[in-house]
Amino acid sequence: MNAPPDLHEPAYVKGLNAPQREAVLTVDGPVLMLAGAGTGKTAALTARLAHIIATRRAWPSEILAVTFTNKAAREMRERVGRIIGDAVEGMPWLGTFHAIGAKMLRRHAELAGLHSNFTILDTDDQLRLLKQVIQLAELDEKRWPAKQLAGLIDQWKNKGLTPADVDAGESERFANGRGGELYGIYQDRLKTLNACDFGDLLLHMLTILRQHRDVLEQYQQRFKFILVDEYQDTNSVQYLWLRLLAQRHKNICCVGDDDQSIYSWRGAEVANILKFEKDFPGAAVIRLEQNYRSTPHILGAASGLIAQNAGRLGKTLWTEVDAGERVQIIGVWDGPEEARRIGELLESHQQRGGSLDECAILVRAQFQTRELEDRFIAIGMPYKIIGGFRFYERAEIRDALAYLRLVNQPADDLAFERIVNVPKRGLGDKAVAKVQMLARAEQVSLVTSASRIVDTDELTPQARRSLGNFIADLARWRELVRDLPPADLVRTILEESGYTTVLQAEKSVEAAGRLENLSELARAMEEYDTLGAFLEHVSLVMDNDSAADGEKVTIMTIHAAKGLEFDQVYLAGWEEGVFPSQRALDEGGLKSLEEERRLAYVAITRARRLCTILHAANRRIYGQWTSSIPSRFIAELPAEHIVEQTSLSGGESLWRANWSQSADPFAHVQRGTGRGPGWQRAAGSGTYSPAPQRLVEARSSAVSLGNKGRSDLSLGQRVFHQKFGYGVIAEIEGNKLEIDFEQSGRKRVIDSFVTIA
DNA sequence: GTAAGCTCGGGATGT
DNA sequence: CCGAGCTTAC
Repeated sequence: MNAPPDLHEPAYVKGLNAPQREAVLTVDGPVLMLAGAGTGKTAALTARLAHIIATRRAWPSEILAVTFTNKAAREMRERVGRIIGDAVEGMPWLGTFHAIGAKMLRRHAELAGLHSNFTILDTDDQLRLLKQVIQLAELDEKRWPAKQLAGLIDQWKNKGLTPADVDAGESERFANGRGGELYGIYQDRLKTLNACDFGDLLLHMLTILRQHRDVLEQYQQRFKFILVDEYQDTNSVQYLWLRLLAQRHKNICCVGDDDQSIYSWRGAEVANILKFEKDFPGAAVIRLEQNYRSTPHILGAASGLIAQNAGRLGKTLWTEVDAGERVQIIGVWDGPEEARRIGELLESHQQRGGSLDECAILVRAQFQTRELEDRFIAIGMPYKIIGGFRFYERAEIRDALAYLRLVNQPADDLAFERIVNVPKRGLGDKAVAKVQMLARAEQVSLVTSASRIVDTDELTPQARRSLGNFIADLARWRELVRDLPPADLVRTILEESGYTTVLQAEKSVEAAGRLENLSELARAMEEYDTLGAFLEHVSLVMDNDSAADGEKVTIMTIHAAKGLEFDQVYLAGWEEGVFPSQRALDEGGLKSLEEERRLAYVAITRARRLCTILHAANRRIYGQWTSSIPSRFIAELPAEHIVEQTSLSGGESLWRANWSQSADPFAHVQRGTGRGPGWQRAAGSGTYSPAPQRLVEARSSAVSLGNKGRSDLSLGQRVFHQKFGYGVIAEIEGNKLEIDFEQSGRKRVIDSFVTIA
């Protein structure tokens, strides 16, 4: 299909091939764009957006464009901006599913029982909350771990199930059938906390769209065009969402590649892409198959491999390039040798003047990075590992964010719990338990409860003073929110709370790194005008592009490499049990194996010029030496596209040899002890200075005024208090009592702490 | 409240 | 085998 050259064709279709043009110009009605790896999908996609806008089919604000990752969203915004200019600023509905979900939900929060300033919980908060739920249900946390429940709730939410939709069978999956009940309790707790987890951003919105016709119609009307990237990764809620929203105009364009569906374990349904034509009758299906990335041998190897999968929509990648190396297969003796070989190959690449930035080592599982790291440290090969600990997961960042959240939203109990005693201010378990007890008794937030309790004698004098200071600090910071830019606010808070002081006093490498991370956080906040905007960003955006100083080879998992490309790609550990993984082989059957194969396909197609696959005959797994056979995926690569090599010390004949595994044959191999760049930070220049003494006296807080007291208490009545024993009520002021205790004299306490004697 | 000792598990990850 | 997370002992 060679489109006749149109002299008046707009600039944005110049340089596109025929199918790409078709994908750009077919704007009315549903479109499924099947875009193979490296086929110029993003170019087609952005041109399509430009076309819709240029032909006045819709205003930028009438287009819904969703991606999965923030990175993809950012990229799209940038590239669309390059074509349509500032109009991209008027695209409020370009973003990730979750960002768009959050945006909609803030507008309709009350329909989900929330306020529009709700907090988005991170996984850590979610787990702590679930732990509480499990405890309150009097279940054994050991037997029923919060993590497992979190996983289940996540699955349910991905499927679009609210607690009411969880049937007995599903419920059976946790705590002998109490799964659904606990899910319900968790949702109630979230509501009282005015909080949401990630799944809720989509599920609440789906529920609202289903139950409120007016809201649904409003969005159906607005979104004249819908565009979805990486459609093969959508889960059920996302699918249901899109189907509802697209019902009116039916201008939905989904872009994806069924062969690159590698996230079923996280709820993605390949079926969504496979049944697109059924869901949207009359859909145009456009295939992008011309590859602009890899050599024919790399494409041939990848295509031959993926052809082994059944139930594909089917695409054949081709390229105009005709030169290139075959895919290299290297068999080695063991893991350490594999690392050594890769190191040597990288060194010779460098010697030929190549850059390490063009190289990547892709592994199936994170544990494989260990050996590579050890070796690279030993030979001084610069590397970076992608994944693992992320910025936002670090304790100090989460602490800082908890302070900000609490200032932003006083009802954020999880944030309160996190930092009430961080840095240590003598508010231990007993003090916090009192605050929690009161909060529960009076149905108020922990901050409110805390400010009430400091007006009484419930706590020990120093806990009382300390808590009073903390509450006063919070109130003061809250005053600053309006006047201070968020970056300055966080600096102030970290300083005044004593957080930085404590870290400075601790003269360790870790502490120096933490301080650095915190100033990085403050720096990142410079871009935001309001605290709310920053928190919204941070709860949705989890990535942290650390500055790239100097050339480095990249080590990462195949999953992390999806969407990326490198000149040279090294694929380590292609052995049965590693890749395909043992779990995939044991469970999940053919479906699992096919997903592993797709993963292998993704891995190979990351390479532009050179792809090298390695396998070892022996590998130490969990401290145990095990011999292994080459991955079946190697055998599935067409012979004409590969070349097999034998290493000096090992070789293909060796993996058949049945060696004694009793001794560690490589015990002498030197192994590095380093931990990677993150741990190699220069020692910080922390100077010692004691934490400033807070001298502000606890004062009555405004929050505690106007509380209704209990109606069952009256002057002169005899009551009992856990700590002070028996006494007689001498005065009543709202919910606060003055009591003359028999043992401890006159004290001020809150009524919910006493019982009638 | 911290440090040593013990148990358990060990796929991939983004929002 | 190694690390995380929790318990027990100071």
